Amino acid sequence: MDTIKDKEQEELAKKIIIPSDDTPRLELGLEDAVCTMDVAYTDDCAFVSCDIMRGKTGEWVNTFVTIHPLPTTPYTSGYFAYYEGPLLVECLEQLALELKLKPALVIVDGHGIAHPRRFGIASWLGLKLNIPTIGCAKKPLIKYERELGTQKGSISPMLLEDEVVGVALRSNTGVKPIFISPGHLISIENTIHIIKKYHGEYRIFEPVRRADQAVRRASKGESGDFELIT
DNA sequence: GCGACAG
DNA sequence: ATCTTGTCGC
Repeated sequence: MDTIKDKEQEELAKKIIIPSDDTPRLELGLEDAVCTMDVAYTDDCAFVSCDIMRGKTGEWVNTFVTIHPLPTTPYTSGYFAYYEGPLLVECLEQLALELKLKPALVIVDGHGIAHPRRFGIASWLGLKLNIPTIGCAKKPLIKYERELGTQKGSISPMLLEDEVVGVALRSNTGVKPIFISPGHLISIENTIHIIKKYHGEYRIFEPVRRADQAVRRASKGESGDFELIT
């Protein structure tokens, strides 16, 4: 527990904007980049990946990987953004500078508002950069309705004070669910729609799998379907 | 008190 | 997150 950071998260959470489900969905054109990010760590540095796909079609464009110093703040559950958030920002700033990349939407490996203080790393990043973000995690941080349908596509709400802040999604028949929630500037409905649309055939959201494999291989000095930015 | 705890 | 081989199943 960290009362100082708790207060900060609670204050910043007030600035988060989550449109209601009946508002129009995010319009993603052919030129709009949907970025999915992940990080891998070695003993002396961090590798950050930014997988890019065309918003309209979901077609994979490229996956970039940048290298950074290790975080100075230790990882603590509930305060993940303080640890990994700055790395995501550094990577995006570098790609903006060198590739003129401007994400229309960023999806991160972690939570959005489905967080004890409604301020997971996706919300932190969205507020910091003022862009729509979504959190896509493998484990829940708050309670959710356990009676989840066993079929692919089934969802059950993640609640916080009787309010739906995200959903547990059975991303494939017979597998454990994944947990998705909006981070900033996107509705719950739109979040579910986008994740389902681009999900793929495995438990883990396909773009996250690509981003994960890219940083994993890059951190081992291996090559793959990614471009290392130095 | 004990265990669990995004990545 | 990371340290790590083979093995069971679709």
